[in-house]
Amino acid sequence: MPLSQKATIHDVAHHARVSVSSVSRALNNYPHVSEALKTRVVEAAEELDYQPAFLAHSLRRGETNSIGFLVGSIANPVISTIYEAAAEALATNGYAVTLVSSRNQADLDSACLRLLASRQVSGLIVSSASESPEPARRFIQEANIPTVMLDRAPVEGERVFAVQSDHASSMRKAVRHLVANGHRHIGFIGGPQGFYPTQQRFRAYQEALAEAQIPARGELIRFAAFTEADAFAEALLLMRNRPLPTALIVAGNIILIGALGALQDRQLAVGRDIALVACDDIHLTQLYRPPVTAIRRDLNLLGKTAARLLLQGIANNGNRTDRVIKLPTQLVIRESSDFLREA
Amino acid sequence: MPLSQKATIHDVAHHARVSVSSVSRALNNYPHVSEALKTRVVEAAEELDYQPAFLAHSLRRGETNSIGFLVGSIANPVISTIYEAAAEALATNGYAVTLVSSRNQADLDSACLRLLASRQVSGLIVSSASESPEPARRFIQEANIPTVMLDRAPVEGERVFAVQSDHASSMRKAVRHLVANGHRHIGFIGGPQGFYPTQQRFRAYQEALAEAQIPARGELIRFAAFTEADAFAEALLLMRNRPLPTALIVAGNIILIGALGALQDRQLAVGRDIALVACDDIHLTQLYRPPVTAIRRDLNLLGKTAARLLLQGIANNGNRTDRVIKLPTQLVIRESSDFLREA
DNA sequence: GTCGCTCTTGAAAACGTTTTCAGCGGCAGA
DNA sequence: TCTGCCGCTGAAAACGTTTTCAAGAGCGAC
Repeated sequence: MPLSQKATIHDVAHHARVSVSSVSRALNNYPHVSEALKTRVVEAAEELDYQPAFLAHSLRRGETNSIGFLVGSIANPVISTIYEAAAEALATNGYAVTLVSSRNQADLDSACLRLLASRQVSGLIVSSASESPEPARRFIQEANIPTVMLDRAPVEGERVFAVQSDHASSMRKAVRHLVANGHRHIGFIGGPQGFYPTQQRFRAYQEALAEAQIPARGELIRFAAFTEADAFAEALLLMRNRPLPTALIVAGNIILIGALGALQDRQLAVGRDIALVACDDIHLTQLYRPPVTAIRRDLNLLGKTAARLLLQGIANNGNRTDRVIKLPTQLVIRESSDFLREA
Repeated sequence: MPLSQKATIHDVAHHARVSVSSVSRALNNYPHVSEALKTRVVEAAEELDYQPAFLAHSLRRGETNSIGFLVGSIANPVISTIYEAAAEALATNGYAVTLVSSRNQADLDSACLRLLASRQVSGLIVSSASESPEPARRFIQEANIPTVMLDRAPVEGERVFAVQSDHASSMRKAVRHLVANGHRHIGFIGGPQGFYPTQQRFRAYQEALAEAQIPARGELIRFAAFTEADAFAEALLLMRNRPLPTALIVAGNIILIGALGALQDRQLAVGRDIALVACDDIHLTQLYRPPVTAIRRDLNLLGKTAARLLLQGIANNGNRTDRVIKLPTQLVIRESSDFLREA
């Protein structure tokens, strides 16, 4: 009997000729409820197609069972893949997730967090990409909401956790790989300088260059905003310098797209004129001709781990085993870089 | 003075020495509130950093100001781009959106809708991709929640709207383009047969073939699930047939990825051995060598329009001007198909 | 002086749950 | 028989708002 108006717990109580409190107890499997009453209530609830009102339930319980997820841009395929994995894990645990995107705008993420907090979310997963993340970080510290920083700098706080990818180790491998193939002029295009993964990758790039005793050429290092157009422009600027770099590392999938466009524009043949290493192993890297060397990571695992950590953080208020988890990455060498530079 | 415990309206009332009802009226800009009282309340609220409790507010108001967004998979870059546009428009109107993905699982979307409805969302945007969408459609009809079907079959219902892309017209153009270049064996790989855009595209494909008086070869038509692996397999199967198709239309970005892999596997040179037309103009189509002819649409507009339609549907309970809006698409011809087939 | 109207404010009801408190009947132990 | 406990149930409080109802004050019109 599907009602047009939703049935409340009072209707069920009336229909089963018991009190509202008994209905609540019966449906929530509380102890001290007689079998007879329970079956009567369950039947009545079924007949009226009773669904507890979420708002009233949450208000009383003080718990929304929903998670706020803040991203820089969900249109980024890496982020959306991670999101899907995390959301699935959260959904199977009874949480719904409200997703908000700061659209990579520097000062918006703090407002987005405030919005999510005002929605009284039970937990937060933060993967925004602000250039200057300080206000957001402060807010997270003060809000006292269980939070997982996803591939971002950890934040001090009782209930704040972090899941990261080990960008550095694969980046060092990538540089060593290029050096071993005879490259000494290795360009680097990153995302914004304040962006955590870019920082990690850039530092590793510098360390590996130093380790190989290759003097860094500052003019071969550029940082782009999160748009293909900007990445394209920065790549063109980078290519103005002489001697030309013989290898290029692009730190991010948007950057890769812009850089590929620029290389095509300059008529530089990837895998022959210039070696290319990307930092996200998206479809493009595998389908491009020649296939592009890339740093791969298990995005599914990343999302699932973030969800698990957050759920733990929500449950065990204090028991913090791992505050920050670092997941492995691996360098997948393909034709774009797998050739010896002619001397 | 940021409190660790959140301030309630009672605290503000006490602090300003007025009643709770006055606080509510003052902060919500109700008429008949004296200036003196108003400023006193505003000051107190500011001092206590008072934020109205979302749950209580919504419970009383009977309005959550949140939108449920159901997708087949947010990892699909087309969907995530549409989502971002829609979510932005909704956010600027004060709505938060909770995103749930049915992960392209046939029977999950109905459950997802039920979940969203139980969260008492103010509106729904539905772009799931079930093979058999009937239960979900019935639910939407009965739920009486303002709903926008996004690039999906319209649903009868007082408060149900639809935004679509005009897949058919560009698909006809694509077939004519191929025919004009001398192709008579044109393969087609779509998504699942129950999937609305695939249906539209397939019908247009058939119509255009008939119009050119080209007999359809059923063995050149295949439908794949929403995975690259399946698209890859279907493409390989398609390529078993003799005579080989000289042109291939792939209806969807996941399909494109699988098909490109299969063509590479078979060592068929796109743009020479075989002409290729894709149905989503993603980065890959532009960066691939040769660039791939594709049907382009304004994803941003699609998302924005869906948001606008939904907001209208929520506001004017009855005034339904346009029930279904169809947005244009355009065929972008690139090297993958822009050559004459040798006779 | 009384009526009626408007402006302003507070008390209390309402939203739909969960949880606390209290009461009742039965039953074991003294 | 009385006391105390336990199992079960209902009444009512509570969650934090918004909205309704009522009432006091001020004031002009009769």
